[in-house]
Amino acid sequence: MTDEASSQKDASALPAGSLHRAVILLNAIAADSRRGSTMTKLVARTSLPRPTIHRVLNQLMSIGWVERDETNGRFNLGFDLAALGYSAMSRHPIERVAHTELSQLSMSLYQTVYLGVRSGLDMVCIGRYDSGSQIQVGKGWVGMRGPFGMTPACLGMFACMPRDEVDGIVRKNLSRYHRIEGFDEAGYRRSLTASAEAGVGLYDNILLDRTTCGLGVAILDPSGYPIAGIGTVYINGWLDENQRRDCLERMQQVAGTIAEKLHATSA
Amino acid sequence: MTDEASSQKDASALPAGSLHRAVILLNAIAADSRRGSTMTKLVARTSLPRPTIHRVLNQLMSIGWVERDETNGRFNLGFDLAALGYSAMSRHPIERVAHTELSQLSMSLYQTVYLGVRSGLDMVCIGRYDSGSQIQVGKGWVGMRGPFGMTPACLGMFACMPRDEVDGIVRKNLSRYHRIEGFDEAGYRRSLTASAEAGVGLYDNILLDRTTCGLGVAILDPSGYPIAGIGTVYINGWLDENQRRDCLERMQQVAGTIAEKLHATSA
DNA sequence: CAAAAGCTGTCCGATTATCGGACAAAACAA
DNA sequence: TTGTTTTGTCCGATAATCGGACAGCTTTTG
Repeated sequence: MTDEASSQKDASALPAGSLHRAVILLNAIAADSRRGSTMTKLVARTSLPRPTIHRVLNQLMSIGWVERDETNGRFNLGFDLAALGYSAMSRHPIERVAHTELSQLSMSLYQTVYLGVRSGLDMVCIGRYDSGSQIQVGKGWVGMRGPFGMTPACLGMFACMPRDEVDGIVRKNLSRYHRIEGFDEAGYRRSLTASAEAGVGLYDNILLDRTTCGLGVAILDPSGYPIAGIGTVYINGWLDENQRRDCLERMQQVAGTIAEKLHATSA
Repeated sequence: MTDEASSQKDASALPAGSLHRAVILLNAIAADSRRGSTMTKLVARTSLPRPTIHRVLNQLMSIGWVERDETNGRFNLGFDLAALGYSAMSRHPIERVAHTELSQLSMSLYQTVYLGVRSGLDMVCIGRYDSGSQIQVGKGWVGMRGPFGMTPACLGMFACMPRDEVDGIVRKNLSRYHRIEGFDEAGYRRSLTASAEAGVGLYDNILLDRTTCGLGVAILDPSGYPIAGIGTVYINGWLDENQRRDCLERMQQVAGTIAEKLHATSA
């Protein structure tokens, strides 16, 4: 009851009007942005009545915020929503500011680097930077949306957030975590604790299939609250303890540089 | 009456519910994305009753789609809308696909190059590529939104659109054009005609203050309909007739390359 | 300083768009 | 063909929206 203090920014804050339904649907569609969503899937994911979904989707299509793939009838986020997003990005130019640094970081680490932000209970990947290496670990893409907390970048942000808030997010998302193949809750909580102590994200013991590890750090606003996360994934055993420490140090340095740039831009 | 045939994608297609108001407001705010909008300005721009605006803005703020600048009380597009935009962009990766080509084009032309798309009756700048040159002509920025038809890129797209559709857009936007300082309607229509004949955008005789000219070409989808426009601006007299033709040729070549890449990506 | 003007926040009854159960059509499978 | 699943539509009850009117607050003006 006290944990609702953290600004919630859910669609649940809205009265049950058309805008409310629209937001829920758009987020649900975004969670499937590469395949597109069938209507039945949206019913399952949102638990809204199907006629309502039908009606609202038609409205959203009429303004170009949602498009329908003619070939398979699936729904996707529309072009006009992307256009609106460009305008919104001009106020929140994290990716643009971070682009150069993260590209260089990726090159120098020989690892794929991700940039992610939090949106409510979701995480959204807003940048992916591939190293020159032939091997690319990880399967994220720009625009990918999923439950917040399941990537190294999220752990990096968690490590810089108040413990209460972390617990609140984890509790609300736990059922979504469990839908992920091979999720190991005990191991996840161990990683959370270890990350909180270290102040950086140590992604490990999370999926039962232990082939990859990850590291994450947060980009902080002037008040010390994380506004974005930088993450990277590597195959188990590729980095020894020293290399891992070195990698984290470099990531934190880059995060600091980006934070400074961001602050300078907005000021 | 027959010209409404072209898919309208306006908010006017919606019933007057909260979603309808929200779309109108978001577009209005986007039109001022660098300064932020005061509430009075939104009243003037949307001609919605102020209490309605107040209510809907509060709703939009509660989901993070709109933010309020604490220092001056102005409204801006919010972070979560940008996050949603990233997901939508993953389905419409024009900018990502075009980035390399347009950067190179800008370098080789020694001119600033813009990439824009149409969203309803608006144009949205989704890319700006500065040359190495010290002189940067033009004042557009990524995310800028304005009436469609007032930039070289728009003229390039107009030149590849059916005459009826062009006329419809121009007619509906004419009052917005006239609000622009120094707009010369007769000169504008001459440019429109010249562009239609040439098949490329020839931006000239548009503003009474004749210090700059512009060139534009369209990026076409497989059916030949423009999905984006490439534009550039230069100071009067910098290019002679031959240089201008050469510039246009290069731009069209780049547009073709981008179109192919886009087609390959979506297929 | 007082008054006026402008901007912003809130209330609440009438209106009206939404809501969603129920039915129908279409696509697909067996 | 028949059974099953997915999608499209109708329409009365309901509930959210709508927006005029009022009030607090800040800035400008005489």
